[in-house]
Amino acid sequence: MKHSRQSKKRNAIYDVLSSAKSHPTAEWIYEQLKGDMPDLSLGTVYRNLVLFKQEGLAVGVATVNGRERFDACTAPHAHFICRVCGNVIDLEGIPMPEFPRLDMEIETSQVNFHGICSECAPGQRS
Amino acid sequence: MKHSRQSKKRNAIYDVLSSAKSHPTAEWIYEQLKGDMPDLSLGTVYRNLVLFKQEGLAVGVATVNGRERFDACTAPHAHFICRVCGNVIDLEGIPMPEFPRLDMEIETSQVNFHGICSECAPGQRS
DNA sequence: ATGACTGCAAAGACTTTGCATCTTT
DNA sequence: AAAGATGCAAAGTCTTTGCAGTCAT
Repeated sequence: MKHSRQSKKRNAIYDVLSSAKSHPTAEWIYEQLKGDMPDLSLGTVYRNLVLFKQEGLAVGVATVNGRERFDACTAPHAHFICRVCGNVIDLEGIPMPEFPRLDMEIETSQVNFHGICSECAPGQRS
Repeated sequence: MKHSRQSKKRNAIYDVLSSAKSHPTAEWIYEQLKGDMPDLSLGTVYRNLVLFKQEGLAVGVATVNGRERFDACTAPHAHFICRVCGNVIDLEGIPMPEFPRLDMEIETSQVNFHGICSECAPGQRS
């Protein structure tokens, strides 16, 4: 089993992810960093996101319009996903279901509500 | 607004989807029908799945390894998703959370447990 | 030094779409 | 006939990967 190292890029990617409240895509993380690190490549962002998931530093909370959305907050919590703008919003105070006793080995749980956010709701934006 | 018609292919696609217990991918549905309908095209399956979702006849329950998984059972219910084989399994008797009162308009909810199914458990990987 | 990390670009995988033709209404 | 549905293949997106060079330990 290989041991992962520190690197400037890796740390920067994690910092952007963990300080984002947007449950970003790989591309979004890349865009945030590109200014400071012109030689960063999108492939590196993807590779590190895979690594973070393997190491338990991040999770994929949903796939919205074909793009995976990541979260460095791995504590299980519910999300709201707007089907119009695609925003993924943390919901506080929603109790997560207990893990039922099953033949399967449950590792994580996911609770997502889908709908239209207040910005996108009809009649809200004059 | 356009009115959708009946067609042999459309009905067949829906029949396969609604009688499947596997929460199939578009490709899987296509494979099931290809024998009987050699001229069916994968694009048609995709187009109809989009339509079914718009009409509320189907939902996408999850995206597993980059492939969307569909379900004609639109009543909200929980799923278990195996991270090894990718199978999506209906869970009975898991209470779905109530829709919280939010600024957002909630339309549907989704509860997914992730882990390793009993078939894949012996040969775990990390 | 060794093995991990990265940029770059190509390849892969899944899904959507344009256009001509066939079907349904 | 009009409007929708389909086949086919090309195009579009998102993601992964091979390789050679670079960096961390």
